[in-house]
Amino acid sequence: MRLTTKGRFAVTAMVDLAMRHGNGPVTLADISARQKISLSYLEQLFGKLRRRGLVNSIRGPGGGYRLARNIGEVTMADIILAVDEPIDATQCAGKKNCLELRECLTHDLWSALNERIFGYLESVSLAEMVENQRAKARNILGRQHAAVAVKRNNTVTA
Amino acid sequence: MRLTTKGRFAVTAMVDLAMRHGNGPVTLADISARQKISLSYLEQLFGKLRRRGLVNSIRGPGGGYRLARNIGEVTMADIILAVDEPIDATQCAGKKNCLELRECLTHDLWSALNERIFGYLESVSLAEMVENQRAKARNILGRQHAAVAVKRNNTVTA
DNA sequence: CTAATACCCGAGTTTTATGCTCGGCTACTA
DNA sequence: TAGTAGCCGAGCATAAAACTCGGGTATTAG
Repeated sequence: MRLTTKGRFAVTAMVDLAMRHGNGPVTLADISARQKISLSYLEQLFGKLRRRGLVNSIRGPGGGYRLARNIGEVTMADIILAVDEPIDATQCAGKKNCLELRECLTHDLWSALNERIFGYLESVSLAEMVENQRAKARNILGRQHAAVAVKRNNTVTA
Repeated sequence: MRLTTKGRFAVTAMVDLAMRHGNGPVTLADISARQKISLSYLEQLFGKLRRRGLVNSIRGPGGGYRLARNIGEVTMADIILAVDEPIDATQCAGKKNCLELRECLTHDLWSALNERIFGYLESVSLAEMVENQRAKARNILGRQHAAVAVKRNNTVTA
């Protein structure tokens, strides 16, 4: 499990897509504008997401991307694995050139950690991300109704 | 929480040190030889570990490094935080320039993941690493007594 | 049928930072 | 007083990550 900004971007884009699920195809240009991610970079990412069967593409005018599965059936792990090649963090992964037994001094630790990370990312679906996001939006909207004073507080603490 | 080979090296070196705890100071040259980590690189790492109070240094001939605390009181998180600067994986960490509310589309996910990772690394102490290592060594030694056939199996699967 | 849209793709380029070296210094002990 | 071993900052090199570019190709609207 590798954790890079590539994976983060992919997740962000997929959540954006998921929030518009059911309203016809979404263009990368739109996602690019909303999430401030370079269009060509998005194209790269979505190429992989498509090849992994996470999204469908519709070409031509009025085209764009659509989720290939139900939002409850796509996990964060799916997305990250799709864009950030396999690679596991143990470095001596199954290779015999761990020096004698020594290299594996820490092997168990990293593979256990790996499992933890993967397990967590696998436990979160797009549906939850969308719901979480909607809840947040409601919250902020509520606060705006309640008091204008909030505007002064720019710092994001959540 | 950042996870790089720097952190891995630091952990490896600290486990090496912990396994010799109580036999006087250990030189970096020794650790370098055993763990195949460049001496100067180790010096850098141990500089940080010392400043964070994880090890004590003794200069001059017969000198070296010693654990500053009990092996049960040093966690993997301590070590990694010592060498891999603070930085948390959320990228928009407390900064207000998350675009509107959008940037935080994924903020919660990463900070939750961060906590998971940290929590795990904090739950593993040097003592456990040493014990795990000793157990493994016993295991392999046992197998060697039992059958020579093991020698043919170079692949490390554990 | 033509033009515009939007996906498709591989080959670059830029940037970053990790991992590591080098050189010289300081404290200590034998 | 010499040799050991830690101390430190500056600098380098390689690699990978992030991103760009310039071409395509399918599709649809007019």
